[in-house]
Amino acid sequence: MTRKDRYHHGDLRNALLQAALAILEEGGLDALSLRAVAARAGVSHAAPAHHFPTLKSLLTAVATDAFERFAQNMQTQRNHAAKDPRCQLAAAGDGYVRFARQCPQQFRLMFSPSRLEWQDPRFHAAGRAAYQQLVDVCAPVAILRGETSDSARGAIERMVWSSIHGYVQLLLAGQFGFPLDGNLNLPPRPDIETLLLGPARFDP
Amino acid sequence: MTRKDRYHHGDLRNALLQAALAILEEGGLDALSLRAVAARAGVSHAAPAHHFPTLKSLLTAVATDAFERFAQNMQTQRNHAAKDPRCQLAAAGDGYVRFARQCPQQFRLMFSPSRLEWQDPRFHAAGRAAYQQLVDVCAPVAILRGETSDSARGAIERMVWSSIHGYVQLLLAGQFGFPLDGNLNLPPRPDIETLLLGPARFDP
DNA sequence: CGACGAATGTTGACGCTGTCAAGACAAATG
DNA sequence: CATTTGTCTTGACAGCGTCAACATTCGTCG
Repeated sequence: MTRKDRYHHGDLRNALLQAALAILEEGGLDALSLRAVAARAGVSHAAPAHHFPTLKSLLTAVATDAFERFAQNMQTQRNHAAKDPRCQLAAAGDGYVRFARQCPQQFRLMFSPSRLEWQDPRFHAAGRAAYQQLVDVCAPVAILRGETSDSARGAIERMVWSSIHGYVQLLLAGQFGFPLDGNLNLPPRPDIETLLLGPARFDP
Repeated sequence: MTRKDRYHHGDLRNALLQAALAILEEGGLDALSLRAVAARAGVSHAAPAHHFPTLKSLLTAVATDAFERFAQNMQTQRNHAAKDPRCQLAAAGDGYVRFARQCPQQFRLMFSPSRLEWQDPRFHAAGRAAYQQLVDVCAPVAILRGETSDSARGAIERMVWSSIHGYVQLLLAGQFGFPLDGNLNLPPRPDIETLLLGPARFDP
């Protein structure tokens, strides 16, 4: 951006991540190649090697960023919701689905283990942070259900995460019928909060 | 296999599918290239073109076969289970998870829309047939729950499919912690049957 | 039976990819 | 100012999917 006429870019690493994000949203995962990213950033095809030794490492960095915005999305959604366990659970689920629908390509990348270095500590940490969102909203639910053991809490977390994540995966895979773009006629996400906590009460 | 010294292979199409399956199980999705499949089948790199115009079409054929065995797996599991709605639902879920754990690479391929021609009619039909397994086991569940409307049935189907599919996806993505190979310490699948039908009764 | 068209397999080429090695240039350090 | 270090470029390599041209075999029909 600034100082673009210089031999040294100055902030190539960020420029590459930004270019990768743009290509990802425009052309999907398959269009995301090292050379394409380098070209978009205005550098030669081997320039990224100094910042990302391999394509996987670049994609992992993109996915890490995405995971952080993903968790932030759920947190924001929860902040705007009522504080009772049911609404918090619903808000986290809505945030989950919201991000996946707004940034489907990023979401796909985040859960494409074959393209990522899933052992990367920063990626792992970002994923754990997102998972923590689900842990946080599940804990009060477990208490409401009177299930206080660790295994019972884990079972609830897996149920919530699996149902929401599975819904999104099937949605993005086109299993509920396309179109992905238009919002028309897509089935709602599983109502896991009602299944776990019963029908909503209007007068608590 | 037979008549291997002939210029014409005789059954190259099946040989290619078989080779692709072997490579898939050995080296994963990334190792699955047209040239590798051709080499494994003992033909030149361009020979597959006459049977599969593109790599995607070959992968789609592999995925179609896998979907058929997948549905068959669920059906077999159901046949060996009691006929009541609860056991049938559990059996279908177990078959779903079983196949994914026995053939994780095939399962991954089956739900990798970017690598498949998801519009292929035979692939689409195989997917629908597998989905039909879930529809079949969900219908009695909906009746037991007293939810007879189409939308309520659809919601139950989505809940069941999403929770099981999400669990498997997270499992294969390593989100529950590796190892994938060993059976050790992997959390059980979501107990969707208890959530939908309540605790199992030992004396019905 | 023989010939010919269609099906099937081979060879070679093209542009694309990720990755490595060697060199050019700029910036920081002494 | 000289040197070292980091950054970027250029060039090369093998592997990939795909296409075109050619070779061989099969099936069928005259």
